[in-house]
Amino acid sequence: MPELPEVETIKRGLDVVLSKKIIQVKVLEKKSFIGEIEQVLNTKITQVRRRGKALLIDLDNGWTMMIHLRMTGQVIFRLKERGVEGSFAGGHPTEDFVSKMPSRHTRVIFEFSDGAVYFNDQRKFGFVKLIPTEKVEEESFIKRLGREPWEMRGEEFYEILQRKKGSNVKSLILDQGNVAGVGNIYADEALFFAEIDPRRRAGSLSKKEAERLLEGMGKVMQVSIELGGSSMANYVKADGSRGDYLEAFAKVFNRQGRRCERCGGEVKKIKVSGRGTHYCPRCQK
DNA sequence: CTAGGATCCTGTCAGC
DNA sequence: TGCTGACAGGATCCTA
Repeated sequence: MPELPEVETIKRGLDVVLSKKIIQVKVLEKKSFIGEIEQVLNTKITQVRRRGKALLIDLDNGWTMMIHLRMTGQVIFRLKERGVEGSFAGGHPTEDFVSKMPSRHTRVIFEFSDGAVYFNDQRKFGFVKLIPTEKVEEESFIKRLGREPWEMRGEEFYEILQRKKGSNVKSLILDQGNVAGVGNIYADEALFFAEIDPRRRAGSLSKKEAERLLEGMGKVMQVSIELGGSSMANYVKADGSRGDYLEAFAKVFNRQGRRCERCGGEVKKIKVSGRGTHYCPRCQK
């Protein structure tokens, strides 16, 4: 369920592994690791990048590890001897953020002399995939990625809406080939920001509405990045309780039955193209 | 080409 | 207490 802000938060958190040498790789679930262990073993991490929801970890031997978290992926870094202290975790928010590693959801482990990175994934939809660094742009998912909202002009987004005028606007912004990084939460939040009904045909949006929606996608994800996405940093609250990051962040997502902060109407939950969709029928037209 | 639905997998929760 | 079905912050493949 991690979206762009979660992946960006992981990217930033992984600064701690730059120039560390991977001295051991353990693949606990075969389908979670596409490549050969030898392509990673005894290499140093030179750079961590992000493209949409894909994390790219460059190694000093010409290979790049692409990590896609899909629905339930997590990246957890632990320093040896220090346990949860001095650690870092991002992705799908669960108790694994703070529990003993490896857990039953751990699929791949990368060990350093002083710690380890755990790739966890409850549902096994995510993966770690090895790609030659110079061929990253040719990888199928990366290749078809659209621009991130803040890299796109309003006119360009409006053209996409016109080109795919038959689809509903929510599915359109969820398609990574149109806009990179938006997932189910930020789609609902951006549509709320722009006061647009998620079921609207893409072709029915005015230029003004297109611009507002583009602005909304950028804003909600930017704010989330500033808050650290859903990561360990905001998972455990000061009093030890488990905080739901969405409680503080979301205006509509998971708020069905509650009052709309903008107009006082009731937030509803419906299905749009098979995805749970939250919106305020009173102010999203 | 588009749009919509099924599918991969595990876990949790509501309802009976 | 089971059991069952629905659903889950994603993307791809298949069908019409």
